[in-house]
Amino acid sequence: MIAALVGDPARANMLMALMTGRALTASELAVEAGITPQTASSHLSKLEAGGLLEQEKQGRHRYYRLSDPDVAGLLEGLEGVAARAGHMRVRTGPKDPALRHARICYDHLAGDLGVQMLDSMKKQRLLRQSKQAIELTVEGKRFLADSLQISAETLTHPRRPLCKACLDWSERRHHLAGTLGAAMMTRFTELKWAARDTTPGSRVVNFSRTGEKRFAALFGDAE
Amino acid sequence: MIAALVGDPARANMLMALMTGRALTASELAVEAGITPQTASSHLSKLEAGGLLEQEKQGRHRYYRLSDPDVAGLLEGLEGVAARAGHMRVRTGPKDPALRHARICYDHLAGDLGVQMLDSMKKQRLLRQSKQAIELTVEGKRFLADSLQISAETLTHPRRPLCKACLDWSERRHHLAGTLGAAMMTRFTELKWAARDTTPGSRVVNFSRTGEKRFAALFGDAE
DNA sequence: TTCATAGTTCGATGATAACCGAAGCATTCA
DNA sequence: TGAATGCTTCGGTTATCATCGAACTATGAA
Repeated sequence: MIAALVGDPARANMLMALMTGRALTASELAVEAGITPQTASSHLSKLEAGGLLEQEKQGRHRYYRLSDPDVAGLLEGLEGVAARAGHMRVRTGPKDPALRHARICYDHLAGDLGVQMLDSMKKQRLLRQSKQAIELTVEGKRFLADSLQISAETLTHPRRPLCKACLDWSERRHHLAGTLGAAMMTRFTELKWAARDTTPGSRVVNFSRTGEKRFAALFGDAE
Repeated sequence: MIAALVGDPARANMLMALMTGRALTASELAVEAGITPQTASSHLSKLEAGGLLEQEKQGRHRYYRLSDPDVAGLLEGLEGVAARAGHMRVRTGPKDPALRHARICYDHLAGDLGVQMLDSMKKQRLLRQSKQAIELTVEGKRFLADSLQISAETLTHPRRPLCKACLDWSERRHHLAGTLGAAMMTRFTELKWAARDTTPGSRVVNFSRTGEKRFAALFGDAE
């Protein structure tokens, strides 16, 4: 059973350490999980047999990575439900500072900057949040058109909402999802403000010097 | 830890029984899981404490249901990964015939009819599938415009693919997801061919008499 | 070769938790 | 009332499995 594999705390810690998308060696993972190499070895072979991990031998090292983006999605979903139920994990979120700062969550911006963006947009009255639902204000529409050349009208989708609050893995607060969240992220990359990290499987988003400046001008906390 | 809750076989069986969206009593769930009522009671309180289930008292019965559509989504995702890794579950898919026949998977059609539709569309060369990816052919575009008044051009989305193969929970074969899958499902409801079941939380899709006939005319296996 | 490092396998131990029988509440019906 | 049903709580038993020490294999370096 897959869920049972993820259920063990030691294994869960290993999987979380791999959520960065990077591959880690068996001993690194043992340290992450706080267990001896023997125990780690046993866990890793189980996870591999379960299809959650794949292995790459290199010299005397064995690198493990999540076998599939779907697995990462599953883990993030699991975290989401856990957080909502008040079951905060002991180790909350990624340690990699780059990943905490800005990363992709499905197709929109997450991490420190993602949370900051939603906060700022609410403060500027571009968005209005009531409980779960978020709606775009008239000022918000104008802002998007003027500052980012995004026309809100083109973002309607039969099922997917325009705006949605998505619980941030590292920050434990909401960031902006929905078609608008996705559209803004694509705009940032088009404008060359930001780019997804090139290492395959990585979810890190790197902002350029000027990109971060422009972003801060729009969504900086000193508003 | 949430995953550990789902990891236990007895609890997993209960959760799967609740995937229909209907609420079941504690003793019904005990039978589903093949355990005594005492044990079931213990499991159920754990699941409730974990936020996966919610309870409704009614007379001397206690009805349990999945607390959230997200939970159902999580379970379906878990099943998907398990199936891909060759870890077929003992109890595969729903027993409810209506649910096997046609249901909602996120926002598109799943179940017997969903699988049948994708098969037929490939047979008619409306879609071409190579491994994971599915693409719409020229004939496919014409077909959608002529028969369902769907313009493929309007369905482009920055991140979400037009067509995507989604592993069917009950059938263990692919059905059509992506923006096209979603658009077709909305069209079916608009045309009053089908409607989601009215009981809250249910994922069953009911086809009308004429709806099923029209559907079969387009995607029937006798082609 | 020899030594060191990375990782695995084996065996024993210990803790967790699933399980059920028995008894106890609570609700409904007669 | 009392009896029946649905469900929970309690206690004790049992099995599973995570854990680690020790010994073993494999790769790389001296």
